[in-house]
Amino acid sequence: MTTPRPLRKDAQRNREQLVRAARELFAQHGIDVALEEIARAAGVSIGTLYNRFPARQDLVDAVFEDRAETVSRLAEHALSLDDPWAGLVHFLERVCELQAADRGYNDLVSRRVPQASPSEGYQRGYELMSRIVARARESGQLRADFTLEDMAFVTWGTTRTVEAVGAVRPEMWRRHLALLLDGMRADAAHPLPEPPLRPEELARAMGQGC
Amino acid sequence: MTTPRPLRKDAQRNREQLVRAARELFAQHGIDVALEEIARAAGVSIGTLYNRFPARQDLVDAVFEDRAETVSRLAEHALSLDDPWAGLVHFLERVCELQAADRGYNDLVSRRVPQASPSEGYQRGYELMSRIVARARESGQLRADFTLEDMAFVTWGTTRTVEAVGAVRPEMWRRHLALLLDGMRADAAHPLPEPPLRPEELARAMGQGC
DNA sequence: AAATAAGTTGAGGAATCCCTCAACTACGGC
DNA sequence: GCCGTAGTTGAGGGATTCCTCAACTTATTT
Repeated sequence: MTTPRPLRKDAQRNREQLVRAARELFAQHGIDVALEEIARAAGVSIGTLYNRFPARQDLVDAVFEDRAETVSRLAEHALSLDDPWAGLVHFLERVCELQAADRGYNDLVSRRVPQASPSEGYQRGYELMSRIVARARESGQLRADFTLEDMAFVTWGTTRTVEAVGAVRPEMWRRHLALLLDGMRADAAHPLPEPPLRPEELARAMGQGC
Repeated sequence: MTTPRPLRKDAQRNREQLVRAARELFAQHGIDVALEEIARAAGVSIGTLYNRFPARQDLVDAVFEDRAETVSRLAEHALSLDDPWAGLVHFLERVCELQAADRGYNDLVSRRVPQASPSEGYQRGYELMSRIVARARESGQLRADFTLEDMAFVTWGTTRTVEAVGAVRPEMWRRHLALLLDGMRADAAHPLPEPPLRPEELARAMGQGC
């Protein structure tokens, strides 16, 4: 473990400005904004940005640092609900709301996993999601052949819907989600044609990027 | 109507080579391949490409010229099946197969409508799709609140799944589609939270691109 | 086979974006 | 207040892609 010496006061402030600017521009224009634009919006030179965040991913990580925890909190709340199905639905709606409100987060989720190395935060999030799914399945409300990895379908689908018609109908993803949810109910289940994604396959696919 | 003078023989051959090369590169690397790369693959200079296809969209149109007709044929076949639900399912599976097999087509469908002006081919395709949906709805198999515009959810969803895990599990979209189909069945229907997209909204959203 | 029009070529200008680095500035310990 | 060092700056080199155009080549017509 190396000691992370504290930043100088001005450097600290610049860092905060950069993250703030990046958060706003990511949310507005997606995760591929030009870095120079972010530096400009932060009132700082491009050199400073590179000084603080050597790779683009470092900046992305900083901007979405708290998201893993947010998702974990949502998951915990979902688990606190009495009805397992209601918990699952509630969780998915909340996560999709996050994506719909932030184009950058939308890009992030649909393209690659934030940290390639399974950070604690995400580890924990996955564990909680796993419980949400298992609980809904065991209650007999979620179809028996639905796995944690199938949750990605929800994310991928609504994500694209937000991209496509978010400008004209920001809430349209709710309709898409509702259709999917109806297909996830146990009493709607017809045999699925393809085995579920194995965890390592999902990780590989997301690690590779789109 | 202006008379479209025929191309010189060599120009005609070059044009064909360009379309051939573009088709292959689009399918392999998506619709954003560098034009110079296409010219190189066609054994032709970049100037010739621009001579023949002044805008990128012109080349895209040429490559996917026949797709509208292909889709119409699929739709007709679907309508020729006795069971309306089977027709709908068969149609969606076939269209998704096209998308899964061709990254360029995938991009095209998920990003914008090929010709902004409603060409005859697409007009016809939409009309047939409309019949497929109506027929399945009236037979009582497709849920009553499902509209033609909702078909876009299928396309958007499976499209993203192909992008995300196509490399590692090329057929995974079938699972995604099957889940959606289970949600589209009349007996799975729970009230949907958002009114369907109006035709003009869909057109606007797709015309604008992503 | 000459003339003419049609078509081709590819270097290069313009626009972006990425990233570096040598010179400069200012914070903070003394 | 001085000074060492952490931090900042922004011009500029490198890539990539788009697109143009004046010089050149080739098909076609007569």
